[in-house]
Amino acid sequence: MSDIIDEVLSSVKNSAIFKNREYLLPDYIPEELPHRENEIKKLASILVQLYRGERPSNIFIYGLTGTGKTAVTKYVLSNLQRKLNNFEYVYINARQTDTPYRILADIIEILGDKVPFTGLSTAELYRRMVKVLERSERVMIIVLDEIDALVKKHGDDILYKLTRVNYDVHKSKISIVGITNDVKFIDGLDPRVRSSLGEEELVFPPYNAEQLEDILKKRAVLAFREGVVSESIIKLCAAIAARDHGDARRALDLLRVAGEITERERKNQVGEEEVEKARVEIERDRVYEVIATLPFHSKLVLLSIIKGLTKNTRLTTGEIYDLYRNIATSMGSEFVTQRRASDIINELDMMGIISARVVNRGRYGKTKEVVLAVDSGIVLKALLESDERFADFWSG
Amino acid sequence: MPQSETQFNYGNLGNSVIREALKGGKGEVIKNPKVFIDPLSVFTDIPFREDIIRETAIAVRYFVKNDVKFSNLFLGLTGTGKTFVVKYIYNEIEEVKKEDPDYSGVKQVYLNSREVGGTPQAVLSVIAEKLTNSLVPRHGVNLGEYIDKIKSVLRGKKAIIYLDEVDTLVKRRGGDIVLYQLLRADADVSVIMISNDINVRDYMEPRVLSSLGPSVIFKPYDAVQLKEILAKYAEYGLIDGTFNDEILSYIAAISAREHGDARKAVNLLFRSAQLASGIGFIKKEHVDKAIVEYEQERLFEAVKSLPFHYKLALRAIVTTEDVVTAHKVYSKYCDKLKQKPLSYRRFSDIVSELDMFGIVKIKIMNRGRAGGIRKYVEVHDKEKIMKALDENLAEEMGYEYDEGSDVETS
DNA sequence: TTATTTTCAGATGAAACGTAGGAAATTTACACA
DNA sequence: TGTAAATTTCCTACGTTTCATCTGAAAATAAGG
Repeated sequence: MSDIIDEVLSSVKNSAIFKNREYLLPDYIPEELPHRENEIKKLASILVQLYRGERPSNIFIYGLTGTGKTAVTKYVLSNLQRKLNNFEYVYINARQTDTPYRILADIIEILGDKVPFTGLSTAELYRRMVKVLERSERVMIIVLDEIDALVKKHGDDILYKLTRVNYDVHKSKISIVGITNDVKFIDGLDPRVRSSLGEEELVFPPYNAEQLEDILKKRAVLAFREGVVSESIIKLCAAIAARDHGDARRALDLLRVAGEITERERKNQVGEEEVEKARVEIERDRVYEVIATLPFHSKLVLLSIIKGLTKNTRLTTGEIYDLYRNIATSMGSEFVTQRRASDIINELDMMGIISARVVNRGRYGKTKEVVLAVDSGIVLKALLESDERFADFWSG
Repeated sequence: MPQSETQFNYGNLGNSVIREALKGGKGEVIKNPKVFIDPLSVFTDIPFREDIIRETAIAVRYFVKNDVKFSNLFLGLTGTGKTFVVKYIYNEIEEVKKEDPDYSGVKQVYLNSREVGGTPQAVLSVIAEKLTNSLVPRHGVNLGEYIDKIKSVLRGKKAIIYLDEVDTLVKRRGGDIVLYQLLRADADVSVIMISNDINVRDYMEPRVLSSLGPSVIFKPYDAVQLKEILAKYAEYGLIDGTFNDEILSYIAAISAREHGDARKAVNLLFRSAQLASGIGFIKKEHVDKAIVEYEQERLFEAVKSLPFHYKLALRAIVTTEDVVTAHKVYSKYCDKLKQKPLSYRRFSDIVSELDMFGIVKIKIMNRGRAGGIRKYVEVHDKEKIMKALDENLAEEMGYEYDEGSDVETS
C-alpha cells in the first residue's frame, strides 16, 4: 500500500541511487567546511578572546543564503567549546524561535534553569536571565540566526536589551552573534543597537563554481552509490547554482532532487535531463508554495492576471483591476480598492511570480505592464488546489 | 469509533411496522448493530491499513523484547482510520499479554488530548493518573513533577502511550516541549501520537522534531476503498439482500467527495439501515435522508456540548452581524440572567473558537479610512442553531431573553 | 517643423480608521509545607 | 509559599480605504518659418 509515506524510512530502505541521502539535506553539517577557511579563521580570531576568559566583541555576520554562515558559526563555536570549555553558547534560529519570550527561555535553559512557559512576562524572564547569568560566572555567546526575522516581527528592543545585559550583569558577560542574509537589515536598526551589534562585521562571499563543485563532489561521495553521478553532472549542478548567487544549499538540493528523480524513473545513473527536471521541479515547488500561502485577494488578483493573459500578451493595472472586480463579485466576495490592488501587483512582482514594469504611454497615461514570470500551469494549479472557492469558480 | 447514539427514527411508518420492528420480524435490515456501534469487537482486520499495523507491531515487539524505544506520529484527516488503527493495536496488545509473558508488564495508556482539555497540565496529569491507577492532582503542581512521577512509576516497567489529537496539545504554549520531555524521558516509554492536523510538525520546535520518530500519513480513502469498507460493514452488520452494490457505491461516492471520511460513510450506512428498518431494503432516499440527519445531528451535538457562555454568545451572534454588537447583546443576556459577562476580548476569542468548530464563519473586513477593521460573523443555519440553542438553554435555566432589545446601532 | 500645452491612467504619498489580536497583569483554583 | 491555566486589562499596529498630489511622454494644438 503506497499510502504509507515514511520519509525517514526511505533513507534506510536500500536504494540503487543513494547510499545515504541525509548528506544532501540542508540541515546536515559536514565535518569539514571547504572554502570557508578564511571565514573560519576570522571568526575564530575574534572569538579567541574567550581563551583569556574575556568577552569577545559582538559580531554581525552577513552573507547570502547558502554561503555557510550557520555552518561556520556552529563549527567554530562547538570546536572552540570543546577545546576551551570555559564558556557557554546558544544557537537560536529566530525564524523558528520567533518570540522574545522563547529566545530568553532558550538562553535560560542553556544556563541550566527551568522556565515555565506560561504566567511570566518577558520582563520577568529577562530578570531571571540576568540572575542566572550572574550565578553562572561565565561568558555566554548568543547566536541569533536569521535575526532579521525577529526584528521584523518584534522590533529591535529585545536586541537592545540583550546588548545591554552586560551593564546589568557583572560576574558574567555575553556576546551576540547576529546572522542575516538581508543586506538592508542593518540600516533599519536603532543606531545604538547597530553600533553595539556591529562591533565586528563579517561578510561571507558566495561560493564560485569551482568551490561549489568541490563541495558537491565531497558530499556526493557520501550520499550516492558509486558510479551514479558523474563528474560532469556535478559540474552542471555547480554551474547552475553558481549562476544563482552561489547558493550551496540550492546546489545540494539540485543534486538531491536530481537523484530522487533518477530513482523514481528507475534509472541507475543521474543524467543531464534529470538535473534539468530537478531544476524545474524545485522552481515549481517554490512557486507553488509561495502561491498557496498567498492571502485571498492576492490570489484573486493573480487569477485575474492569468485569465487576462489568455487573451492578451500583457495587461495593465486597469485591465487587471476590472477583471479582478468581476471575478470577486461573481464569487460573491468583497473587493479591495484599486490602490490596494496596485500594491498587490507590486508584491506579486517582488515574489517573482509576475513581472510588472511601469511604463509611460504618453497620451495613454502611466500604468504597469504585467506579464507572468513563471509557467501559468503551476500558478493555476496552485491557485485551484489551495482554495476550493477557485475550483468552483473555474469550472462553473 | 463511531459511538453513535442509537436513535431509531422510524419516520412516518405505521404502528404495525413498529411492532414488527420491535419483534424483529420481517422487513428488518440490521443483523448486528454491534458492528456499527463497536466495530472493533467484531472485525479482526482493518482494510487498507494492514501495512502500518504490521510495521507498528514490529516496532512494539522491538520495544518490548529488545528495549528499543519508538515513537510514531500518525497524520491524517478525520475518518482516515488513525484512531481505529491505534485502538486496534491497543486491543491486540492486551490480547497478546495473555499469551506472551514478555508483554504482561507493559502498560498501555490511551488518551485524547482534546477531550481532557488540551493543556500540558491536563495531558500529563491524566497520563500520570492512568499509569499509577491512583489519583493525581490536576492543578497546582509543577509540570516537571508529573514527568518525574511518570518516570518513577515506570522504573523497571514499560509503557506505550497513545496520544490522540495531539495537535490540540502541540498548539498550546509549551505543548511541544511536553512531548519532548515525554519522548526524551529517561524511562521505557514509547509514544504513538495522532493528529488531525497534517501540519502539526510546523508547530513544533526543531529539537522536538528531531526527537520525534517517523510520521505516517493516512491518506483519505478513495471511493473504491470506501466501498470495500462499507461492503464489509454491510456483510457483517446487515441482513443479506437488504442492500445492494449501488447503494454502497452511492454512499462511498458522497463520502469520498468529502475528504474520504470513513467514519461518516459507515455512519451513513447505519443510519440508512435504521431508516430502512421495516422496509426490508435500503433505498437511495434513505441515504439522502440519512445525510440530512447526520449533518443536523452533528450541528445539534456540537451546540449541545458547548459551555454555557459559548451558548449565550452564540445566541447573541445569531441575531447580529458583527462581533461588537454581538457582545453588547450578549452582555444584555448576561445581565438578565444575573451572570457576569465575559470581557470583549474573551468574547472575541470565543467567536473565533466557534468559527473553528465550524458552527459560525468569521469574516474580517477592512473598511480602511471609513471604519477600520471589523469582525463580522456569518451563520449558515440560523434557524437550526436557534432551535438547538433554545432547547437546551431553556433546560439549563428558566430563560427569557427578548428579541431585538434596544441595542444602539450607529 | 518645432515648441507648447493637454491629457490620460494610473503611480505614488499620506492620513484616518477603530478594533483585532498580542502581551502584561490579575484572577482562579488548586497543592504543599 | 508555590504552579498552570483562564480571564481581564491595556494598548497599538495592522491592512485598508479615502483623499490628494504627482508623473511623463503621446498627442493635440499653436506658433514660427
